[in-house]
Amino acid sequence: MDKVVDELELKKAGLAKDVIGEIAMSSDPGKTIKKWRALFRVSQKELSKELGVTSSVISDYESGRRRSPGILFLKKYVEALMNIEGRRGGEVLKGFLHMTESRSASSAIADIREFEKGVGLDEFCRCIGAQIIKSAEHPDEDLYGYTVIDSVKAITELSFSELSKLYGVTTRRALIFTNITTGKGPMIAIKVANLKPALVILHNIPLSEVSDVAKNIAGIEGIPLAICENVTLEEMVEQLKKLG
Amino acid sequence: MDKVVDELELKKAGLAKDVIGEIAMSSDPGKTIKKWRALFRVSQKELSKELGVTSSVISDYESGRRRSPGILFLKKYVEALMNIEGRRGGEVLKGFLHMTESRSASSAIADIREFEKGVGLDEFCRCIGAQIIKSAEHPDEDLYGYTVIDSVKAITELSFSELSKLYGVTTRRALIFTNITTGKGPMIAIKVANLKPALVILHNIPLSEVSDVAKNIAGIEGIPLAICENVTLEEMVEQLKKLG
DNA sequence: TCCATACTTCGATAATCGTCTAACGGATTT
DNA sequence: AAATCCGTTAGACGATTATCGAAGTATGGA
Repeated sequence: MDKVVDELELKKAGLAKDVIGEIAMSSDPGKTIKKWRALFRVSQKELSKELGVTSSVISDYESGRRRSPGILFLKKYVEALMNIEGRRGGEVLKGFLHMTESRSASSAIADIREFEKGVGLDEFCRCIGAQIIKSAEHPDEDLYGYTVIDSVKAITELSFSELSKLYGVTTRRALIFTNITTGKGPMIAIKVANLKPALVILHNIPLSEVSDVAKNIAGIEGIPLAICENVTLEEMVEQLKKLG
Repeated sequence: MDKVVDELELKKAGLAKDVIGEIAMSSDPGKTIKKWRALFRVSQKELSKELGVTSSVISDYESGRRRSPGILFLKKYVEALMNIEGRRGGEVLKGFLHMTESRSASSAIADIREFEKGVGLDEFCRCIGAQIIKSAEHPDEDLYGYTVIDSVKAITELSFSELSKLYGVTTRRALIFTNITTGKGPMIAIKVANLKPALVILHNIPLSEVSDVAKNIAGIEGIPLAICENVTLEEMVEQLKKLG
């Protein structure tokens, strides 16, 4: 139950991101603000009541008299639209959220997240108890996200061009491969797809089993490599939530 | 050549949307602003020079002393980051833009766009010379975008769940089907996928050829239906650019 | 015509922004 | 150690902008 609510909230936040981004980059932000209010079929008065401001505030933003609404206002604005419409049955909201279903990652991606602030490479490894076996060229550069990949599913399900989905927003991230035997496959995939992650972690493999080919690729490409033993996938994902 | 530049600018604008949306919805906008500057490896000083403000302005936003940056500032902020880094070779920028390649629509979608403001149903039809053959329940409600679909490719390439990709941001849009014979296929697809577009246009088909099944589905589902004759796909796409 | 609803305009006041100045902490140099 | 540089942060002040509230227009019923 909790999880369903969380997913819904995540989707709503995702929609809000898109809306605010569109407003910000619009050539006429006021018109775009108005557009979204109209799409949710909410009146200025109803909205202003929900926001705790006068309706003239809404009007001023929509007319362009106030040219640069702050992000705190916009956040409240979009959330108020979704809340009002949601209370009335949420038909419009459902229409938007329905689309995001198909956006969900391929099942080969077990987890993917962006950090709000940079996380040090050492801090990242410490968090999940990973041990670095091939160190970085620039150990001081921060990470800004991670992707956990089931390497078997990735091979069977992802097309070559789809490999770039492993990169979320930024390439300065850790790629964590699970369900591996020697780590050779994932490192070859990284090489042929010309990916340059900031860190590669091989999950649940003893040091003695790590393929020499994997180590060599890491060395040549200058990609730091680490292994993470004696931690289940679930535990690791849980730990990673604490970062960033 | 022009087209390449346009596509690049579109991608950059898309990235800017994502960045601004992430900043706006972040629990700590200052940290997120800082994160993006760090990702582009630009100093406060360099950035402030590009923006024509003092570096303390940047500092204030990042520290959170100024809690709600306006969209005009954020737009300039993100564009400045991309410009500075782009001038230095744009390695980071290329990394981000590379990912957006795979986001491009399936080849079944010939064109897709969102309007910045609502467009009346009649205005839309007039723009491309379409003739309404099944009128709307609510003719006064505006459209907020359109999708042009090659119906043959849609059937061969799109999976059932992917049909929702036809809907861009909003469902209050026109779906324009090209490469059709009677319009029966597209309307059945709409019915089984439970889509409710605000308008369906059948491209390049005479009224006498329109299938009765198509008309009936439109009637039962309450979807306005129109046909668009004697206009090439290219001309239509060109005309549609003038809207919204 | 009157009334209700939805939205717009605009002046007075409160809040925020942008600049300048000064200071801080960490590196590097002397 | 002291001096210096660099990127960043904090205080104070005038300039700008946001908010409210009241009065206005526009539209569409009873």
